[in-house]
Amino acid sequence: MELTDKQIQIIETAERLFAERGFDGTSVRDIAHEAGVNIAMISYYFGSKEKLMEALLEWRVGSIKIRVESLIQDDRYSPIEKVNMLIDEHIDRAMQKQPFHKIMVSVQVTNKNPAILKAANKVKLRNAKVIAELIKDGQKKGVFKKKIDLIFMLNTLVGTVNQSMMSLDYYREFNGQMDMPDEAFQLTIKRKLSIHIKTLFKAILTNES
Amino acid sequence: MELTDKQIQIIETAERLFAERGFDGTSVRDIAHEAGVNIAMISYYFGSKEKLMEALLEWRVGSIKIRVESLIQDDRYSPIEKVNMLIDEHIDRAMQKQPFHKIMVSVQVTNKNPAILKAANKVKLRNAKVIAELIKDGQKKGVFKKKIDLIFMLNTLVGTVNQSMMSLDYYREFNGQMDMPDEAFQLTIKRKLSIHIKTLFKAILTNES
Amino acid sequence: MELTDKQIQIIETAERLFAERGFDGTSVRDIAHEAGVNIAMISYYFGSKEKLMEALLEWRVGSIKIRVESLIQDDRYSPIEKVNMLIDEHIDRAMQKQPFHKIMVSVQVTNKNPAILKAANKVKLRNAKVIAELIKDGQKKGVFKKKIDLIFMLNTLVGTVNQSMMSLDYYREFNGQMDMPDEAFQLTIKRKLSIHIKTLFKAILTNES
Amino acid sequence: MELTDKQIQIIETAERLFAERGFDGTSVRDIAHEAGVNIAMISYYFGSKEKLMEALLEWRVGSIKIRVESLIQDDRYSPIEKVNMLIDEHIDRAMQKQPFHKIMVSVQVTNKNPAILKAANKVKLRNAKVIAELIKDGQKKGVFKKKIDLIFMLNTLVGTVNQSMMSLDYYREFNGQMDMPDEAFQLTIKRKLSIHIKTLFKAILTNES
DNA sequence: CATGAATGAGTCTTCATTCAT
DNA sequence: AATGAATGAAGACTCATTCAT
Repeated sequence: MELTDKQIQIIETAERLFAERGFDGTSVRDIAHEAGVNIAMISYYFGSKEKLMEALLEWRVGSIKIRVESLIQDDRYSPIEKVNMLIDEHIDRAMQKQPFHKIMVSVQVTNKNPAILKAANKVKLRNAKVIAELIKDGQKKGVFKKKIDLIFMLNTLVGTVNQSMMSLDYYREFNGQMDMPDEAFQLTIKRKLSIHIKTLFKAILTNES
Repeated sequence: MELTDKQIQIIETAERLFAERGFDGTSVRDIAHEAGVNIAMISYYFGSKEKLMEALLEWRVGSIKIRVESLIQDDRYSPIEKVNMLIDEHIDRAMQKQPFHKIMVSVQVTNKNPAILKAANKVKLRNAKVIAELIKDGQKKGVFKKKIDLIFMLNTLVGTVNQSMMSLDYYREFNGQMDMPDEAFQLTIKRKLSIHIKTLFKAILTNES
Repeated sequence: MELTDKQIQIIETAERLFAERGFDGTSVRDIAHEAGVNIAMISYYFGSKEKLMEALLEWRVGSIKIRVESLIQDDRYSPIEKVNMLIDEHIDRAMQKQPFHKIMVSVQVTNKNPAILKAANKVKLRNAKVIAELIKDGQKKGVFKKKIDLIFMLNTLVGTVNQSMMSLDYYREFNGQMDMPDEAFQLTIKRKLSIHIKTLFKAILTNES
Repeated sequence: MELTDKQIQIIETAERLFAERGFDGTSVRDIAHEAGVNIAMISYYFGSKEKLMEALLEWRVGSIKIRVESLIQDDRYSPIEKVNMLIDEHIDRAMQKQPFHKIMVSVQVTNKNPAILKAANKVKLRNAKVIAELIKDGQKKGVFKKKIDLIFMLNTLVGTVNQSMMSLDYYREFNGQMDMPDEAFQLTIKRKLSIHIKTLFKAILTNES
């Protein structure tokens, strides 16, 4: 599906507002107003508010899949290196596209719309399958444990990152870093998160005791 | 704040519906109807829909704090045992009160209402401080690492549990356990989650290499 | 179903406007405005615009059925007298409740809403059955023909009256009676229509050649 | 006014939809979509939705007038034969062009648009005048009654046919002819209607007692 | 000549809240 | 103390029409 500039403009505005206020908390009036377009354009372009949400998911998701798969298939890295890259990749993406990831959380917690939930699950399933391959490869090479619960592992990755992302302000306040510039703070967080999660994954994946 | 039976009835209905459909996706009409009370009662008792949400948070949170603090202060257990008990306590609570925890996620992801977000943060802060004591105690006794990022650790606990809770159906489908009875499935999940997170915490907290 | 004064007020306004402008040509805004009530009241009282239409039909129809049946069962009149009374009864009703009868025509010509059409047909069917009894009685007594197509007969009654009602202005203009007072004109029409249709029915029902 | 193929295509689609759903119940979008033309074409070709309706009336009416007048002026038939032919002609036309006749009923019942109503009345007036000549001729020849109300007579013709046309399904159900093929059913109806109305007209027009 | 894009006004309905009782 | 009736505001969406291309 090809998207015009105006459609992308609408989608990006919707993404921000859906993340900030939730789907039901955002009116098409608000979206249209902030995107600088006529209210009728949302229905005109996307059919409905729900279809707009679906278009938004598809648009963001479409760009993700290619990067993950190509990263996995690269033969220059060891399984453990690949896992680490995956972690960094996910953290980067989550921090950079915070609104989108917040929406993904919303979609899952409020499983009101089956179509949207299904779309979200499809993405998760595809990613899970790709990573399952990576795990198997590591197990075959003897560097990973034999018993690994893939879903829990991914839940820890996604859950920890999401939880951290959702409580950035809280973290700042708790550590007294209210004065640190945004960019510097985000860099710090990303670095710390990376180390933290890699430590966790090492414990889950490898036999080191 | 004293709550009458009817007020609790309303709050419990609201909790379920807010979790299922989100705050904005739930109408006062729905709550009143499902709680079997008059529509005007919500405003009459709580002032407004938002105030009802605040009352709901306060009500659930009030019962939590006592249990956590008393558990920590118990001298019969070692720091590592206490941490493990804390993990199980949290998993149990999250699985048992899923609606409430879903609401907590919603509140954090959609930081629309400052008053509500503030209330949620207060709880987190109090818990964090109590657990910080526990960590310090473990460090003093030499069983815990010196460098521990408390918030990330809690983010992993809360995030992993939430993410797992929000994707129970997905997990079921992925593992082909659609036919397992609900109760048995929940027990399995809780047990697996417990082992998983304890493994993670051991890696974060202790020096075992 | 009991109707409050305000509900009747709304229904009567709706009846007039639906007759004047058609169902789709009438907005709930218009109805509410002309009835002097809040816009939301239509949905509040009747659920929707369509339900309002159904309520309107039921309300008007409810008062009709009793009169027709009791008239038929009266033993003091001969079949031919009863038929004549039925004709006058119908003409009177149609002229007095013109808006309602116009709506009935609209409903039948634009069979968009199955529920409403069904309701209208139910009325017609019930009337047809009652009159069928009357015809049979006349045939048994030897005053009516043996071969009578009930539906066509009723179509002539209803169709002629409706067509006349719908073109009152045209009739006036054609006969140069633009200056006659409304009331006098209506009386003239009713009298002429009565003679006209009774002549028709005599030809259909009786053997007089 | 010359009409291109595309314009006729639009008009015919509009005719069908106006008949099925009413004028206000039909959107320009629907017409354009079902006619397979661009949405903007209706405004482009006809100026507006109302103008399209006027064009539709003019288009259909134009083809009618010639046939009626020529039939009347034919000297080979007696007045009574001419009346009978007129009845059959009208029945045929009504059954064949049901959509158009339904629209004519709609226009008259919902006299919202004066321009359209006026156009419809012009046709009726012209027909009435032609038939008035026929009646006078019959009266001069002594085969028709002296006192005949032309308008009521025409109202019976048009009203009976319209009412029958609008309730074809009801008639079918009432007489248990749901399984009869459409074409056969229409033929039966036309034949019965013809006999029915000719009986009526004989009673109105001639002295046979 | 024809049309895709765009729009302001309008549609019906639902919302949370208030108020008289 | 409790509630049924009522409402203004806002909800998402569709409308007929216009205009630049």
